[in-house]
Amino acid sequence: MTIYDIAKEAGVSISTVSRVLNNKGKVNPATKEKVEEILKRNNYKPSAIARGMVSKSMRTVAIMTVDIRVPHYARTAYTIEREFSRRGYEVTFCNTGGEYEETERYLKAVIEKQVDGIVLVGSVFNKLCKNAEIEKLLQSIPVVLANGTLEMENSYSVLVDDEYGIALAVNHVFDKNHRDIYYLKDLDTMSAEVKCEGFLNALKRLGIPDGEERVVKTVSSTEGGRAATKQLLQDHPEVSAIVCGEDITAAGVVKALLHAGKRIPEDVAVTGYNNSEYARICEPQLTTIDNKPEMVAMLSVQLLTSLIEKTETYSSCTIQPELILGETT
Amino acid sequence: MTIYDIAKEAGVSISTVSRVLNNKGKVNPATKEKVEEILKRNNYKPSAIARGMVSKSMRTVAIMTVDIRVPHYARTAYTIEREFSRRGYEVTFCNTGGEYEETERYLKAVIEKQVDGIVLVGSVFNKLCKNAEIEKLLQSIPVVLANGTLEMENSYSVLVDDEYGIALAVNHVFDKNHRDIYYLKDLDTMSAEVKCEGFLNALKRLGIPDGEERVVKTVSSTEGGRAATKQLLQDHPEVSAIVCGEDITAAGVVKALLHAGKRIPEDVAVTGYNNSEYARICEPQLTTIDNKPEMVAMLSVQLLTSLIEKTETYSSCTIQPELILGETT
DNA sequence: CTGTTAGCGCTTTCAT
DNA sequence: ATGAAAGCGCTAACAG
Repeated sequence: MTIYDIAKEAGVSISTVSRVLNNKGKVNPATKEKVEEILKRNNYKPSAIARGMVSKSMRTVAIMTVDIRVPHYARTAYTIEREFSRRGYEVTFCNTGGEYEETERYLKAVIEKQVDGIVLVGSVFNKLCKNAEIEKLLQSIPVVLANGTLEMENSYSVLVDDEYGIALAVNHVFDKNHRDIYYLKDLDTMSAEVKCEGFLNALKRLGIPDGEERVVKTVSSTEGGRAATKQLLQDHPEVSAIVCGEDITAAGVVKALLHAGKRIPEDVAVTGYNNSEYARICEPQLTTIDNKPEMVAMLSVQLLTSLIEKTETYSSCTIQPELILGETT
Repeated sequence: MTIYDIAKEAGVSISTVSRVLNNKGKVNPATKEKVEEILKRNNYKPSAIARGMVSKSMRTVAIMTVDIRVPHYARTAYTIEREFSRRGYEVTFCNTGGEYEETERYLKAVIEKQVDGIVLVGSVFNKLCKNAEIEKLLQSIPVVLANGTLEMENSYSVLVDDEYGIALAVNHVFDKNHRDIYYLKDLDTMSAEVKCEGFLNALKRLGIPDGEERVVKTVSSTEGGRAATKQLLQDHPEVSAIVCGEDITAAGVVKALLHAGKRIPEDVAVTGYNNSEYARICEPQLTTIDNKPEMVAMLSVQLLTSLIEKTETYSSCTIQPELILGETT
C-alpha cells in the first residue's frame, strides 16, 4: 500500500495525499476527509525509509555502552531510550564490549544508516575516542558522551564529578571516626582513575599520609571484592574502612568481612558506589554514592536533541553525586 | 559523497561503482582497483537508507521488553543484540513498560520503519498480543516471542518450562526434609501463573495438601519479599521453606528471616529464580533456578533469522531450567 | 565488461 | 486548492 494506491483510490494526486498525511499546505476539507477515510480503511502506513530518503533522517539515534547488562548502564540507557521515544525517535543499542574494533564496527554501521546522533555511555569511550579513526567517524555526526569528556569539536558531554563522589564517601567514614581507610580500585576506565584521585586527594585534605599504599587494585565483581578483602585483612588487620568503586565490589567486601567475623560497621565500615539495587540487597544495606544516571541520561538527551535540531544553545555540564546512607557506615 | 560523485571522479558509470561496492557481476580488475582507491580516499559510505529503499529492508530488528533495567531482560536483550549484530543487523530497543498503549505505539513506529522482524521478550506479551489491534500489527511482520507462546499464524516462540523450574525447587527443598513449604507469587505475567501452577502440582505429587493456602502474593522486590516473609512468620511460624518466583524477592526473604533470628537453611530454606547476580550477592548465596536467558536469546535469534531470510524450516521450542545450588537450602 | 534506464515511495517546488 | 514533475541515492535489469 503506497501513496500512489491511496491517490488512485481517492481520485486525487499523490501531492494531495502527501498534504493530508503531513497536515501541510492548503487542502479542501472535503477531499481531506475523503482521503483520510481511505487512509484509515486501508490501514496505510507511510514508509519511513522513503521519507528518510528525502529528509536524510530516519529519526533514529544510537546508544553505545560497553554492556547493557551492567545495571548502571541499563539505567542510563533506559532513560535515554524513553526520553528519545517520547520525542519521536527510535533508539539503536550497541554493546561494544569496550573494544576498539567493535566500537569502530558499530560506529560505521550506524553512520551508514544515517542515525541522527549518538550517545556514548560510560567513560571508556574517553580512551576509545582518542583513536584517529574513531574520531574521524564521530566528527561526521552529533555526539554526546554521558559520563566522560570528549576533546573534540562539535561534541559535548555530561560529566559526573566522581572525584567529589568518592570524597563524600571518604569524608563520611572519617566523620564516623574511621582512620584506617582503604580504597578498592576495581575498574580501569577514566572514571575509575578520577575516583582514585578523589580518594587520594580526600585523604590528603584529611591529613592521612601514604594514600597510594591505601589503594588496592581488584576487579569489579563480588568475587573481586571478596578476594581483595581477604588479602587486606591479612596484610593490614587494622583496616577500619573500605571505600569501593562499585556497589558490586562492596557487596563482596561485606561478605568477606562477615565471614571473617567482623562486625559492620563497628569493626569495619564499607561504602559502595552507584546506589544500585545491589546496595539495597546487601545485608547490611550498603552506604553508597548516588551518581544519578537518570539525570545524566536526561541531560544527555537534551543536549543531543538540541545538537540534532540545532534549536538552542548548548554546553557540557557536570553533575554532583550524593551520599546515600545505608547500614554499613 | 554519493555514488554519482565517485562515478564521476573515476570516469565510470554508477553501475560500475555499485558493482565494486557489492562485489557483484564482472568488473575489470584495473577499473575495480581504481574505483576502490577513490572510494577509500573519499571515505565513501553508501547510504543504507537509499539501499533500504530498493531492498525494502534496513537490516534492523526490534526488541521489545517491559523494562531493560530488569536484569533478566537485560541478559536476554544483550545476547539477542550481539547475535544480530554478528549477522549484520542493527537492533532497536523498546521499553514498553508492559502497557498496551505503549506497545502499540512502539509497534507502529518500528513497522513504519520496516524493521525486518521483532523479538518480544517476556511472557507479558502473551496477554498484550491477545488484543486485536496489536495482533493485526504483528501479523504484518516476522515475530518471535522469547519466553511465552503466541497463538498466532506466522509467529513462533521459545518457551521456558517454568512449571518444571519451580518443581525443581520444590522437590529439592522436599528432599532436604522441608515439609512446610510456601510459595511467594510475586508477578502477574503468564510465566508467573505457570510457576504457581508448577508449585501446586509439585506439592500435589509430593502428597502435600492445601497447596492454594501455601501461595502468598506479593510484589517482586526486596521489600516485597521482606514484607511477605514477616507476615508469613506471623501467620505460619512453622514455615520451613520459602520458594520464590524471583531472586530479588528471595533476597528480601533472606533479609527478613535473618532479622527474625532464623538460621538459613537450618530453620528455613529459601530458593530464588533466575540465577541472577542477586542470587550471588545474597548472603547466604541463594539456591536458585537457571532459566537460561542466553539460550532463549540464541534460539530466538535463530528462529527470527530463519523467519526473515526464509532459509530453513523452523518451529517453536522449549527450554528446561536447571537447579543451581546455593547456601540457602 | 560497462553504461543506460527505470524504478523504490515519498517530499517539495512550481505551475495552474 | 490541486497536479505534474523533479529528485533523494541506490540496485537491477537490459542493452551494448
